[in-house]
Amino acid sequence: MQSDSMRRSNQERTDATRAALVAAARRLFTGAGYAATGTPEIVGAAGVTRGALYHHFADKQTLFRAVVEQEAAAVASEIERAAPDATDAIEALRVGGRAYLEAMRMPGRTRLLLLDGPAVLGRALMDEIDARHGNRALREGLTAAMRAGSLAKMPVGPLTALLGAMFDRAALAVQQGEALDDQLAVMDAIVAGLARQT
Amino acid sequence: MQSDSMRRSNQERTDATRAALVAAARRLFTGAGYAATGTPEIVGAAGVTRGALYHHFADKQTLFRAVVEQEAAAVASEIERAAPDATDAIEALRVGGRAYLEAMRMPGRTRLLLLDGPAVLGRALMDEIDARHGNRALREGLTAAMRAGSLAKMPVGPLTALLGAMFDRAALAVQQGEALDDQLAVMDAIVAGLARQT
DNA sequence: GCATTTACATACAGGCTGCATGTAAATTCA
DNA sequence: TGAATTTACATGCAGCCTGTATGTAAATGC
Repeated sequence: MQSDSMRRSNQERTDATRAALVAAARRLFTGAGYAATGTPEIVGAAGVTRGALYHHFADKQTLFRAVVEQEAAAVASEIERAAPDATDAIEALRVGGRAYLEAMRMPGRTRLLLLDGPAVLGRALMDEIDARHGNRALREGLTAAMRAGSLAKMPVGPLTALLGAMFDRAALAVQQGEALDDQLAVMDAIVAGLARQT
Repeated sequence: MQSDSMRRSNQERTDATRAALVAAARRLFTGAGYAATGTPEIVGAAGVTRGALYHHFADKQTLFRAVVEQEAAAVASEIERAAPDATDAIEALRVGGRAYLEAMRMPGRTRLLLLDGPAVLGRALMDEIDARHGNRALREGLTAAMRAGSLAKMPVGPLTALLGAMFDRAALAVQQGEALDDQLAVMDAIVAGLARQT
């Protein structure tokens, strides 16, 4: 009878509970920050108990990691949607950079990914996450530009990290009320400087 | 009698207790991080009680702020000691940058100033602290270079923030085992690129 | 159809933060 | 110079939070 409405496989239950927890945690972490958000509040918002949380996640930090991972993937997807991979390499960097700053305007994202993330998970883990999502496009763009000869040759790893750090800082500045275009103008000047010394 | 050894003015007592607390907190915060360090541990290392801590500081966060302030001032002083203000502007930037990276090798400083600081105190407060200590020399150097015509003209505020972010990220990379000179090489290329487009 | 595993709910222990209260020493003031 | 007041702490308490241990019902494997 109600086997359709009541009966749920373990896989479905797990997926639903985990999704509810991550969604609630995302809302609270982006709103108040990691330290100010307690697990009782999270499970309350998700409509489950703390038992469910600690069954699916090792600890609060692991749940946070899942949220960061999801949000980093979302940012990367927004960038790729806006990036026309057809244009020339330098232009692609500019377009991708703007798309990144736009994506980071989503409330709380800078706090989650740029402040709490590194402090809670550490730089090494954030680097690994970034390499899979955020900075991946940047790295590929830089490699392509260098191969095309439109960018001076230098170690790609450090360059990606340093340019990525500038974009992060620009996103934080925009968050604090600075004009997005002012940040982009300086960024463009720096990239142009690198392009000039082929 | 023992009025010399026992008798202490309130000013002296306050100074001694505050200094002991800040010193102990600095050691523990740089070693284990802000979240993993409890106030009982801090006061134990300082040889006082929690009552003394909460008499002199509003809360744990305010004590942390005092530590950050002290450490930022120490970094700035190390840079100024190494910076020969006589040389030309671009060269001063290079020398100052290297001095910054060297100063940030002190164990735990990157964690305190670049990870925990922004997360605990927020970017706005860290910006204000940086403006008084760390980034002040950088800003002045950039302004001088632009006035001397050896650097393309652009808004100094954003440029300082973005270049400062790159230096911070380089310091973190060095902390993670990357070669200091590799980071400096990329930084130099970027500064050189800016210098070229006068 | 039974044994085992999974997905939770509930209860508990330990630790930590901030505050309230108490006390002795230092400072102020008459 | 002696009393009143303020300062510099020490101690104890209340509330909250995290992680874990234990119990239970549903799902899965055999």
